[in-house]
Amino acid sequence: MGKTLFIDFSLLCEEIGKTAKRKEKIKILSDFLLKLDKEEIGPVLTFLLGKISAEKKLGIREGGIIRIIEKISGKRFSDFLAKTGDFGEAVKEIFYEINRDKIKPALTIKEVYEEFIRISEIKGDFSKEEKEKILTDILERANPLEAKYIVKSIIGEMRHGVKEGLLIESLSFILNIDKKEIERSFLISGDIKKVLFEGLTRGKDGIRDIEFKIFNPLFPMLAETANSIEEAISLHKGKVAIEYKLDGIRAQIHKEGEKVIIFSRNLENITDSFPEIVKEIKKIKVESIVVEGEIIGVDREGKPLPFQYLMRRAGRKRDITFSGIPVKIFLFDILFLNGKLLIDLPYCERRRLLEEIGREIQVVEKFEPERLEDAENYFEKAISLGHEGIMVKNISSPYIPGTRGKNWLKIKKINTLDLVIIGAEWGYGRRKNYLSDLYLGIMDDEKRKIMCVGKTFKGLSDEELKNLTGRLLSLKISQKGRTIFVKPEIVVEVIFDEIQKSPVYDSGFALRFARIKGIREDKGKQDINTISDLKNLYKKQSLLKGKYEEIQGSLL
DNA sequence: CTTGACTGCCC
DNA sequence: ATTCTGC
DNA sequence: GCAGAATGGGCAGTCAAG
Repeated sequence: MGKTLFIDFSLLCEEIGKTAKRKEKIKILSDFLLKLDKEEIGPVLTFLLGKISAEKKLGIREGGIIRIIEKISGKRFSDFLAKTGDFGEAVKEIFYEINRDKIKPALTIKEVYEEFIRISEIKGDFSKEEKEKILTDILERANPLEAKYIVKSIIGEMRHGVKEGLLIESLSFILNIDKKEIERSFLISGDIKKVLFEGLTRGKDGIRDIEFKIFNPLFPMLAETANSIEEAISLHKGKVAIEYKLDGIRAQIHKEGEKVIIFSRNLENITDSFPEIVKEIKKIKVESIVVEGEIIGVDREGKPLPFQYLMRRAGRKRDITFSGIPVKIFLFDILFLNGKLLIDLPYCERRRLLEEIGREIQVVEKFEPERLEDAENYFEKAISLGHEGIMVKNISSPYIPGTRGKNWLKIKKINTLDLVIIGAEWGYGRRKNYLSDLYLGIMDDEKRKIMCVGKTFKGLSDEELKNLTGRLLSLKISQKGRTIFVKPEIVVEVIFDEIQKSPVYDSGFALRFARIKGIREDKGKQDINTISDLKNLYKKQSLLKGKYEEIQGSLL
């Protein structure tokens, strides 16, 4: 079996994308899912969620696809991308222009999926050429609509409003069981394909049989941002525990016997990058355990290194331990112990268990404030020690995997600067008709020149961006591809978390998580902040953090 | 051997 | 990662 | 309030081309 055509999948996506109503999407999706053969469920979900690249590393994305499409068609891809504002839609239009609508759709889901697996397995010299050859062959057999969704599945830009949440609701509709039950299976297994497969092939029992298994990661619990410490504490009537928010890599660590696996926030296996942490975890003398913590870089004195430097260590395959960036882990939760899942226990009890097993390994400090003032002092202490901020946790909260909620609140130190817009890029998808991504400039007070400190698309509403587009176009000086450069006149107040050294921007710096707080109509470019302001802030920030330079010497 | 484009993955 | 938007 | 969409900086690795 396995005869579902790729064109039917493409038509499904088109139909789902047409409506914004969840109920309608669910109805359409459910009908389609019910018609699939067993072996098609996995591949269809992979395509539907646009997760091919995440699941099988293809090594082809936007760049390779543009090359292929241009070779097949002889057209300039950027022209069509500018017109449509959507990568897949651009491919579709190009395929119409070269009369690919004459092709009778015959590709099957199974076949396309198998070709993708082949692509993912090619490595080494000439691999790019070979990978692109296979994808070219598939696209040569595709009609415009098929090509659109083949490409969209690869780059993961589906834009049809279907993610895991909608799949869960669809399955709940099909099986007529509570959405919560399916959601739990998903969060505990971390595997949406498995949930849908079990549900569609075995029904309710299939869902209920899904249990947590060690070495299958579950989704990490997430925190919301609180506006103030006061708000965070009063929300839980003072019954909170505070921890430092360390700026590193979130790690979920599974151990059974001598076997240890470290998973990242996105459930990637990152064990090989951190051998010394594996060693640490092995010291815990229990049969089986799952703990969670933050891996940070530290200097000789144990001060936390800026995140940028930790990243020189993470993801590294060679010289892992000789890279000069020692790392440490600080645990903050325990999810599983000796065969028992602990996520339904309240925070305070999990914390107690963690401290018991954590005698030989570092656990992040916990502080229970009696008054607001204590909490505020603790926040200041966190910042002065070079941390990102604090986490305020409800002491009676269970661990709810994969969910962002108020049981965990994060508070970070933020900064603002007045900057000027010096350029902008046309948006994609829902923002295709206006300039969306803004280039931010700062005054170089020595050279009397404006330099770039990065880009942002966040903070303004779509409506405000729409209004801004006209103004920016009237200030246009030049253009390069999808980017325009403008006379520096519009001043914006920009919030950001941290200043980073930048290898790309001409100011030499970039703002981490920059977002616009508002347009300062009352200010002109003569009022914006200067590079000296920025350098002073950077210096202040660096004083609190660990020193990387010293260590670098011993490395090279 | 070096450089640059691209990809994948941290935040 | 953060922010905005439609349901 | 939730799920989804739009898009940031920057690191190492891989491969192709010079």
